Order: sequence, then C-alpha cells, then structure tokens
Amino acid sequence: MPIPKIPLTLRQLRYLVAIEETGHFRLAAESCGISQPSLSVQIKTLEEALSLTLIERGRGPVKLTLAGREVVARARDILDATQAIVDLSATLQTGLAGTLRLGTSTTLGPYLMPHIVGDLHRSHPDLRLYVREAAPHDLARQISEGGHDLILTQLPIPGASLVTERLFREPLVVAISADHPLAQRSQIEPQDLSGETILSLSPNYALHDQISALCVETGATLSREYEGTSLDALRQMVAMGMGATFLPTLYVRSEILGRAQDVAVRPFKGKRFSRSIGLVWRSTSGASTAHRQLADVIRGYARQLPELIIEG
Amino acid sequence: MPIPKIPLTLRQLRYLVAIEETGHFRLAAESCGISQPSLSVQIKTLEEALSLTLIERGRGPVKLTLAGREVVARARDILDATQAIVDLSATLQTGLAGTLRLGTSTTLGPYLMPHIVGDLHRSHPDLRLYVREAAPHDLARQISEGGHDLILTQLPIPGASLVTERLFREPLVVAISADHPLAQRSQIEPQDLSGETILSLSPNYALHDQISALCVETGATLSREYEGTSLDALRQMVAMGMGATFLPTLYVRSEILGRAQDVAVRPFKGKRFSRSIGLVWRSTSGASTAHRQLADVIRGYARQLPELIIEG
DNA sequence: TATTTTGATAGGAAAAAGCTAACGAGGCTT
DNA sequence: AAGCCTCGTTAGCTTTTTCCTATCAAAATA
Repeated sequence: MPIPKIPLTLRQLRYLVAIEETGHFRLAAESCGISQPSLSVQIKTLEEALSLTLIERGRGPVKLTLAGREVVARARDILDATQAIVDLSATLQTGLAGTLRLGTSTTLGPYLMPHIVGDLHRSHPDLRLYVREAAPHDLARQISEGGHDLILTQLPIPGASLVTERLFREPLVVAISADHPLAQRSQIEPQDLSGETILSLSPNYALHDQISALCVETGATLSREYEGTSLDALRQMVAMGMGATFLPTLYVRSEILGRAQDVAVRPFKGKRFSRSIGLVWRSTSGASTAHRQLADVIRGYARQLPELIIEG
Repeated sequence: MPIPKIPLTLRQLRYLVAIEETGHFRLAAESCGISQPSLSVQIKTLEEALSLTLIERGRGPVKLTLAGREVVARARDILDATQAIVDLSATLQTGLAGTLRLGTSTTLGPYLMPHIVGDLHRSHPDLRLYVREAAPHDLARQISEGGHDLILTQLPIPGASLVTERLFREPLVVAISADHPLAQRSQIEPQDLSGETILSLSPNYALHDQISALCVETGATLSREYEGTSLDALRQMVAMGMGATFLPTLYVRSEILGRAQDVAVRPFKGKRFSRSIGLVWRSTSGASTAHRQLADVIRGYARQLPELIIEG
C-alpha cells in the first residue's frame, strides 16, 4: 500500500496551535517568529486543504470552530510526537538507546549476558536489548546482512566492512571425567594431553577450529565420532567418559563450578590457551560511539573476573 | 511556553518511511512520485537536522540504523495521526462529529435532552455532546461570547450575528393545587384565571416575561412575593397552595404525569399559549449543516409527542 | 465621525523542493 | 583484472512554496 499523500504540513499545524494558544493571529505570528500575513495565508491554506473552517474570525480573542477544536487537539499530539523525535535524536547521537539487536555466540551469550543486562539497564535505562543466539559462523553472515546491529562472539570475524572491538581473552580449560587420571593434577601441561581423545562442537562453531588446532599442538586426537551442538552436550559426554574437551572459562564458571560437578575442570598452566572475545559491527552502522559504550559495560563486568584477560 | 521550532517536515518523514517500506531509494522515490535524487536530498537533510545517520547506504536492500528504526517507528505514528486529521475532516465537513458544546435552558434541557441523547448517539456515533445548563438570559450572552457552539432555548434570542432554527412550540399549561376549584375543569379558558395569584421564575428566565404577559392578558395577578429559580420549586409552591402558575408541557410530561401528583395541571383550550423553542448559533460558526442535523434529530423526537407543535 | 484594532489581500523576494545530468563507489561479469 | 552494471550522491537549474512589506476592509472604540 502506498504511503498516502499528505496535504498538510507540520508548519501549518504549528501555526494553528499557536493561534489557539494566543487567541490572536497577530500574537500567534509573533510567537512563531513570522509576520501576521504569512500566518494568515498558512491557516487559510490549511483550511482549504481540509475543506473546513477552523477559526471564527472576528474581533476579540479568536473562537475555534467545532472542527477547529478537534483538529487542534490532534495537531498538538502530532507536534509533541515530532518533538519527541527531536529529543530522541539527542539521546541516540551519543548514547545507548532504542532497541539494540545483539547477536551472540551460543557458547558465550548465555553465560555472559545474564550478568550484563542488569548493569546495562541501570546505566542505560533507555536501551532495550534484543539478544539472539547463533553459531559464530552464522553470526558472521548475519551481521553483514544486517540481521543484527552488532554481534558478541569469538574473534576473529572476517569481513571487509566490519569493525571489531576486542573485549577480553577467555582461557580454555580442560574438562575430563572425574575419575580420569588428569583430574589429580591442579594444572595441565599441553603435553599431558598427548593421545587423549578430544570431543568438539560442530564446525559451525569457531571453537571447533580452535579445539582442532589445540589437538595438533598437544598431540591429542580429535574425535570424529560425535560433534556436539552445545557446551552442555559436550560436558555430558565428558562426564560419561567418552573423552576430554576444552571448555571456555565463562561456561565453566556459570554451569559447572558450584553446580553440576559431574566433570573435573583443570586450567592449563599459565592460561596458555584462550579464545578472544569481542564485539563486531558494520562500519556503516554509524553508531560506533554507542557500541563502544556497550563494550565498556561488558569489560566492566569482565574486569571483576580474575580468570579473564581484558583487552581493548 | 512558546511552541518549539520544528526542524523536520512531514514530507521528510514520509520519504523515510517509504525507504523503510521499499528497501531502496529508487523504489521509495517512485512510490512517492518524485525523482530519486530529490528523495536522497530530503533524507540527507533529515539526517542533518537530527545529526543522526538513519540509513546504512550500500548495495542491496537498505539497512536502517538503530537510530533509523527508532525514528521510522515514530514517523509512522505521526503520519498516521496526520492522516487521521484528514479523515476526520471529511466527517466534520458534512456530519455531526467531535465535541459539540450545547447550552440549554434550565427550564427545557433536563426534560428534553435525556430523550434525545440516545437517538443522537445511535445516529451520530462520532458525536460527543457536552451539555451545560443556564438561564436563557445567560445563554444569550454566552453564545455570543463563544462559550457554546449552540444553544437550545426559548425564542426569540436577540443578536445580530446569530442564526435561529425554530424547532417546535411548546404549549404552557396551568398548574394549580389539587384542591383548587379549577382542578375540576378539563380545560382552562383565559378568563378563568382572572384574579388568581400567579407564581413565576426570576427575570433571568424568558418564561418570566411570558408569564408576566399572560397575567396581563388573563387578568391574573403576578405574585411579587417570591420568584422561583427552578420549575421544581414553582411546582412545590403551587402544591402548597401559594398560587397557580404556567408550566411548559415537556416539564409536565417529564416530572408530573405519572409521578409527583401533588399539583393538578390543565391545558388551555386550543393550546392557546405556548413558547417557541429553537436552536441558535453564531452565523460565523461555519457548521450550519451539522447544526441543522441536530435540529432534525430533535424535531424527530418532538414529532412523537402530540402535545408539541413542530416548526421549521 | 475619526481612530484603532484585527485579519485579508497583493506583489515581489527568498527559501525549499523538484528535475535532469553527471559522478563515484561496490559488486559482477567476462 | 578491465569493464560494466547498480545504486546512491553531487551539481546546476527550474518550479513551487513560504515569507515579507505594503495596503485594504470591517468592526469596535472614542
């Protein structure tokens, strides 16, 4: 359906409201900063556009007609609404406001965002966050297509016109079944994993590639038997003794420590392996300032967790 | 408080919405019936006015920025509201719609309007009626000052720039105490009243002058002892035997017949005396069509009452 | 009756919005 | 990789809209 043609202008509505407020053409013109004839003409044009008499001309304070009162009331609402756009623009320029569509990696969002949203709402009450989860591979595609305003995911995300803001590095830890010999160690050295069977996520996940690379580096064997579609699935497979895997710190912190103790998790010595987490948006999105504010809020939370290494 | 200056135009909002709907500058321009560069310029102007980037330019379907989505949503509401004004104007041109401020005589409105409003709401659902009562003398002043859109009252109402629409003539009947000799008659002749004491309303009421004239004509004596301020007060005084009076038919019908039988009411032979009732509005009000529609609705009700004599 | 007040009308200047033509940046094709 | 589309921007000019000053007409006041 085509947008209907509009036979009136905001200017005319503004002048009409001014007349209602001042009660005189002359005063109304003054309050609008124009000459009285100009205002007269605009009002006349408006009346012709609506085929209505809005004002009873004459001596003394003007009397609006029945129609005039109805139109003025609506004109007021319209002018208020336009003013609201102007006001909103001030907030949107530098601040975080409106509905932000955030895509987030399945392996990260659920374990990070719940801790963020509270702070975010307090510091930016005008912001509504719309979080959708997907595998990093899909996120990379969707951000370019405009499906998200920005994505929170494992780096790097390739893309010519994308801007990346690094947030922190998240160490990977080894997860083994509770009765595995390595569970006795407090820290793991890379060579300890030599010959172990390692479980991984599907290749849609950035974590898959990283785990695959880690297997080469440590001499472990990547299992081809099964590829999980969630970290929870991986954990349960480890618990059942099907192999070991690498889990990101935030997942461990959120879902294992103090909760499901069905697997043992042990850090690498010196936080040796980690994944980089960051925010990514289109360089054309024109809201870098706002997006960097969000980055700061996330870093602010991450800084409270000694396991993470802040970047950016 | 001055009306704020508005840095945007409805036209710009319309173009922005068109872009959001079509996804392309070119198609949007087409749907607005202008050339694509013209639309581009308007959008650019809007963006500069708000100091915001609303659209991410580039290949493929247009991507609105976060700010763009927020503005478009509000722009839609504004355009809808303006369209509502246009739609409303069609109704207001010929029809009875909006809030009509009706002033009505205290001696008439309460006994007539309750029967009208139901029909009126059914036949004109867009009409809101705001009824205020006053003495006819005050009504005449208020209508000229613009306090009412029209008044329903006893005629004539003097006034150079006022339009009168006659509705009906309402016979006056004689009210006497139940034990008064005249209560034996079924009809009254003017000369029957010779020497009777007649009670009246205060001179603020048109009825006062008429009763006064009737006293001269019939040879009755107008009581100077007391002037009522309502028909109900008059009736009670008659019931207490303080004198007789003349009451309008609609009052009798509404408040005496089948209800308070504390007084006897008797018609004059041949409906000899009556008052004229009509609608009056300012000739400048520009809503004659609508007002005459209201007149028709009122006559429609009056026609159902055989006591009344329809006019107009 | 003269004066003042209030809004309408007229003519021309300034601003805004439109059009066509030409340009530039990104993809796609060959 | 050169060339060619596609899509939006920029530039120059015309038309339309808006505004201003000056003047007029009607009604209220003195």
